[in-house]
Amino acid sequence: MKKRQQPSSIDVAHHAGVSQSAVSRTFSGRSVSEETRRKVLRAADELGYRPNALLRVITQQSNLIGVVMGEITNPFYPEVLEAFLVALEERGYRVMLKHLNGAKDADAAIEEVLAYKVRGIIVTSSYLGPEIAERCAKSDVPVVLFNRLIHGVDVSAISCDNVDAGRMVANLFMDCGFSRPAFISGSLAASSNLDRKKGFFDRLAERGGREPVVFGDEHSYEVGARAAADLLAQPERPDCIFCASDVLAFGAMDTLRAAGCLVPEHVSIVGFDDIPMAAWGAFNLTTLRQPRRRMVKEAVEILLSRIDGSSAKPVRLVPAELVMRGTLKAMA
Amino acid sequence: MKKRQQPSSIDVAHHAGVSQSAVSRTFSGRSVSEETRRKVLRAADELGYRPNALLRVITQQSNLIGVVMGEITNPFYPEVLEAFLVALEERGYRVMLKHLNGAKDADAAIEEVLAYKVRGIIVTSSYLGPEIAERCAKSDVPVVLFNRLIHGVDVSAISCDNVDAGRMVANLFMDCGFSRPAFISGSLAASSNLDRKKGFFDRLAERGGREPVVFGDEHSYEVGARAAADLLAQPERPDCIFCASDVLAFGAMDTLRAAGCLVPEHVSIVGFDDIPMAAWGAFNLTTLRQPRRRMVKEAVEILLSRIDGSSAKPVRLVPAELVMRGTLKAMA
DNA sequence: ATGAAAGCGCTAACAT
DNA sequence: ATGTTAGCGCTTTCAT
Repeated sequence: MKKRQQPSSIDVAHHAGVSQSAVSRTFSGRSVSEETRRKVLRAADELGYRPNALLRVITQQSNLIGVVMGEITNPFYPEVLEAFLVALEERGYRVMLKHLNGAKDADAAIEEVLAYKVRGIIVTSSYLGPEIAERCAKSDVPVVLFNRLIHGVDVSAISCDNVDAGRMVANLFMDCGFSRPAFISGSLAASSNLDRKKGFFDRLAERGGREPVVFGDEHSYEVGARAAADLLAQPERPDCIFCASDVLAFGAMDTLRAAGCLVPEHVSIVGFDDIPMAAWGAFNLTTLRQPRRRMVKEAVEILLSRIDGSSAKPVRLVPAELVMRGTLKAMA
Repeated sequence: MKKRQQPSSIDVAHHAGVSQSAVSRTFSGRSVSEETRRKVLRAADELGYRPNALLRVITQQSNLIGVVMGEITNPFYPEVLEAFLVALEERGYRVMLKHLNGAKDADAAIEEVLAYKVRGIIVTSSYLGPEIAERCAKSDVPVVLFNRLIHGVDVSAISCDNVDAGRMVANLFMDCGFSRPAFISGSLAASSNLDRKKGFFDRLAERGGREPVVFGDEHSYEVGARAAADLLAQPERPDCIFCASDVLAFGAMDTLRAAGCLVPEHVSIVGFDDIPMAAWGAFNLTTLRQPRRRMVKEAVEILLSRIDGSSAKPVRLVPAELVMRGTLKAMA
């Protein structure tokens, strides 16, 4: 005799000799006599009963949040994911995590998550096309874009002020008196990279700097390494490199150093993100910190306020912070 | 006039002028005339209807898998998490991700996940007490432990063969003729670290080596750095260090190098995990690879076979693989 | 405080 | 092929 099936509240009711509603009330913490509660809990324990949390989706509202995330293995994102999990769980939400492979299945992923009647969605993929954003905007469930701006579409978003950050780096390089800038980029399909590039290039131009050479296409160590190799092959070596992410910078630094090109003596490097590794002795990277705790906090706030009925769809920009470390040659 | 509420299949049925079952059939892909299907899809589109995937938990079985994960920010785990997501989603499951803060709330986390009627659970926290494992064993929903062995409890588990890996390192050190071994450990509350230590110590003893000094208590860069500092303060410096994880090794290496102690000239280092960063130029770390794709694959296989009714609760050990890189001084 | 009964959105079994 | 009906496990009236 095997008792596979999970017991229902009715089973518990019978076992305890009370009504099914008594069981329900006991577990939803409403008025029951101590007597009844005892009987119910005892029966539940004996039967191994556990109320089905998913069914709240029928009578009440779901407490699921969909988190759609690409680039999980870019060290910036585990930090972000953890922060989201903590913040969301703290407030009684549970997360359904959906992995994204580049932009291709983003559309399907959103649909998928919506099918589970999530209460809200957070999308952290940088590679989101406007069609998908459009779908998010149309959806009746609130969506917040993390680190992805889509202009002209009515979606909430939170992002670091990438344009301004790019400008900060340009100013820094000009102030240091550098004259041969380079930019190692992430994918220009992502607004974040485009914006960093834009701020960097524009400010450089404004201040009479030269237009940087640019390499790279994705946030990875390997791409950074290859870009640096390409840079070394140029007729004229750069004296300063702005990398659109810390991982890119690590790859570049390792390649440069292996080639005998000293950082920061021969070339200065500035990264982006300030992932924990940037502070490590092996890199000691000057970088622009994305205030991720704060960004996550605000993303969650926006999402929850939308869930609570607010119809505002704010787009919030938080400033990056320059973190000075050892990869920038002191000014002359 | 706002139309907040999400439409139900009944709404669609009315709108399309068909029965509710026609709607259900259309979306569950069963026999409907082309005519009906068209009408239904059209109505659904107009109303923005989407079948509620959660309700399958009532009539059928849930397709949710709970993934309970600690240490998300230890770079080993994002890789693992991604692999789990891909493998599980590929097979039609969705994942509910629960974050764990050390061991303290592991119990509650499992309970929580169980409340969502997940079909199975994967636990990747190394810090699992036997009581919780006991609860997993008792639960009617299959649980697979990843990288955590609990002896004497009837739970499925998959882990790298840590004892053997420890032995491999001991052999390596002895073969190289080293005589002053050290061990930088992760938390000894985790079976993985205990086992690595055991294999290392035992084999060293068997081959007449000296008992290693040991420092450390958690897989983080900072702990590795501190342990190395402690090691340097010892009257006699070690000539070889086995670090229970790559991040520990990175911290140790940076500290040693900063103190002028050359790796591998003065001291050889072996890490554990083979996370991508271990291959980076800055570290080029000799390490023991945990074959994570394979481990994930097997974990998923075990879980799914249990879901499919198998009552076997296998404990599988997969061998670690030595990856030789530059932090081991060539043998004399 | 408790039980009976209705209903949530869907699938499945039963009719036609 | 389609509509009708009966549940699934719960929460919520509504009585008592």
